[in-house]
Amino acid sequence: MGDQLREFKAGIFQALANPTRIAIVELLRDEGEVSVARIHETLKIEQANASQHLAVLRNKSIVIARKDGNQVFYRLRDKVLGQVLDLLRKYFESHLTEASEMLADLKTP
Amino acid sequence: MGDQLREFKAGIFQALANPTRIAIVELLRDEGEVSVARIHETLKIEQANASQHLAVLRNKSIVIARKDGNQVFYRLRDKVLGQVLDLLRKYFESHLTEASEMLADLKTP
DNA sequence: ATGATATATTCGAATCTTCGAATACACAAG
DNA sequence: CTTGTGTATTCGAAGATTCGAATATATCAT
Repeated sequence: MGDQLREFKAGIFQALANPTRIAIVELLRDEGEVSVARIHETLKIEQANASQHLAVLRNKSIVIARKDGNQVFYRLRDKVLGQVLDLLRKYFESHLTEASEMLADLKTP
Repeated sequence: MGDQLREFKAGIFQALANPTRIAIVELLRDEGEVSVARIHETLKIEQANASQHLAVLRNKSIVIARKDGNQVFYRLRDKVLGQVLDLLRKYFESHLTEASEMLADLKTP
């Protein structure tokens, strides 16, 4: 049971382990319900790519789709995930110095 | 700046997107400071594998190492990450029905 | 110094992820 | 039914991750 819970958590983290998907989740957190068109225009990514990322989030039930005629609107299933992102922002800020070093290291390989 | 923050978050999620690493983080959350030996014995993984996973967590500064003679003791750098795991456990429980369906689907490919 | 113990690193194969390109599907308008 | 618009899926290449095996390093004990 602990194992299954860890698999579950790892799956959620995996789904969030991508900057574009984080941007999607943040957009949904901030705007509520958003169409795919708005998502890929706002984030400046290909439509197909947006759909792929949304599929990942959908498969983990992080996100819920609602069809309205032609378009599909997505929303977060649970605001807990928005809270997780907020926690991480605080974490980032409270270790800002080291965090920015980390980022600098990332950018100079 | 929003971009960098998202990269940072994605990096953290990436590091946590693995059941073994989650088990390590939970062990550190529960026991405080733990040697590598205790980690790989408790989790029943190879010593080298434990070191590899610890390296991933170290590179993201999720974990801090302290050398004491022969051995190395690890601890969580910030309890925020324990809190994130707790949030996800609640999330899991509050959607238990669907979550267990998800797991069942995972197991029957 | 030698050997033993604890931890870390490197390597390679298998597997998974990511993106754009192409294509498919669903619905609406005419 | 045809055309257009919005969304989803499939495919393949490039890159990343994962594991165990082998090896390296560091420290302790003799």
